[in-house]
Amino acid sequence: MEFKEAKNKFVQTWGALGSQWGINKTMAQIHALLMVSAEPVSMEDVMEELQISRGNASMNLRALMDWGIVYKEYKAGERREYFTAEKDLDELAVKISRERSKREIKPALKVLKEVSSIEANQTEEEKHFVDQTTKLYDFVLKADNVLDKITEYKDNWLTKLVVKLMK
Amino acid sequence: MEFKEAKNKFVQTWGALGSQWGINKTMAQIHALLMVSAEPVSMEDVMEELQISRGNASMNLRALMDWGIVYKEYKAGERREYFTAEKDLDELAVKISRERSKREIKPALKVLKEVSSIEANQTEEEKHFVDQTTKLYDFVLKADNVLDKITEYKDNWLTKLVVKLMK
DNA sequence: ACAAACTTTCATTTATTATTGAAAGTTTAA
DNA sequence: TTAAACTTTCAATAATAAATGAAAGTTTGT
Repeated sequence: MEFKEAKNKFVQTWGALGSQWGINKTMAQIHALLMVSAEPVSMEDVMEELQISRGNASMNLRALMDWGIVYKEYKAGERREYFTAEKDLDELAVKISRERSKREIKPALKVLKEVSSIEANQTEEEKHFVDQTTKLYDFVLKADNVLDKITEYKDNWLTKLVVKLMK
Repeated sequence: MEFKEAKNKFVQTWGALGSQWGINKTMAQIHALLMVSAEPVSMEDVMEELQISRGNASMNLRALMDWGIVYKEYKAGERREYFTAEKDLDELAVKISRERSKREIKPALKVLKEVSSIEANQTEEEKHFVDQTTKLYDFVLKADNVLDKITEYKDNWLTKLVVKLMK
């Protein structure tokens, strides 16, 4: 396999993976492209390499910056904006996990707390509902806290976690 | 908030969460419904409660069974099939994580290995590509192994993990 | 203040994904 | 073996999500 082919395969695969994880394909592809680019990349470059429209490139680059995993860069004496991806994988994992927690887990927790707090009356049905949603609340809360804890380490948390787990 | 409202809110929220995680809405809603049902639920019940067609119910119940998080049950003397969800949350987490690893992480690893193995020639560009995809491969492999390790505990892995992390 | 160089927005179009429902398939009991 | 009771399949349709591209917006140099 030669370079161009490998690069393309990587971008495609990363894109497909993204859609399975609730991130749109183009956004994931742009991220993949930036990750493996040694040099900052312009919007024109992105459009060219992925064969997408200007609007699409603009919106998805913006979304990536909102996630905090892509940065703008300016080259001296050039008007045009360039982009680079967060390449440190620990940092990347931390940011993604923080963002998903904020966007998805926290709101879900809020609902779980609400619905598990209804006055359970006599019926078995309602008791079971309250019981199950309460357990779910506790579980998700704990999992979210663990994630937070893990990512607090920031540097090499994965390695450190491996070490802890092996002990 | 009264029971019916709470139940509905829970099912809707769980469904929305599902679609953000690459699981389709109906599948997640059915799972939610079964999770909080004290009694086994028939396909008719599912169709009725979620207002969906027979085909849709059938296909998504099948998918949930393929994931190993919903089971068929037979009531003595009845032709009709009933369904229950895995209600143990540790078990649920283990099954979901195993399935996603198998379906998504393993294939991605295969591609990462492939593309990181190209013959990097002279250019900076190609060196950077190989370097970055190799790091990614190592990272994902390690993360996948940690997940595996964690879920081996099976009983209360989350609690045990919390304990380890606090030490 | 102007205009060139560039980016963003958003109504419309296109592509993707999920749902329906009727026909085909299966199982069980008599 | 037949038919009732139920489930599955899948081509057609509907719903949802993403992409386009032209117009509007912004920034910078002169």
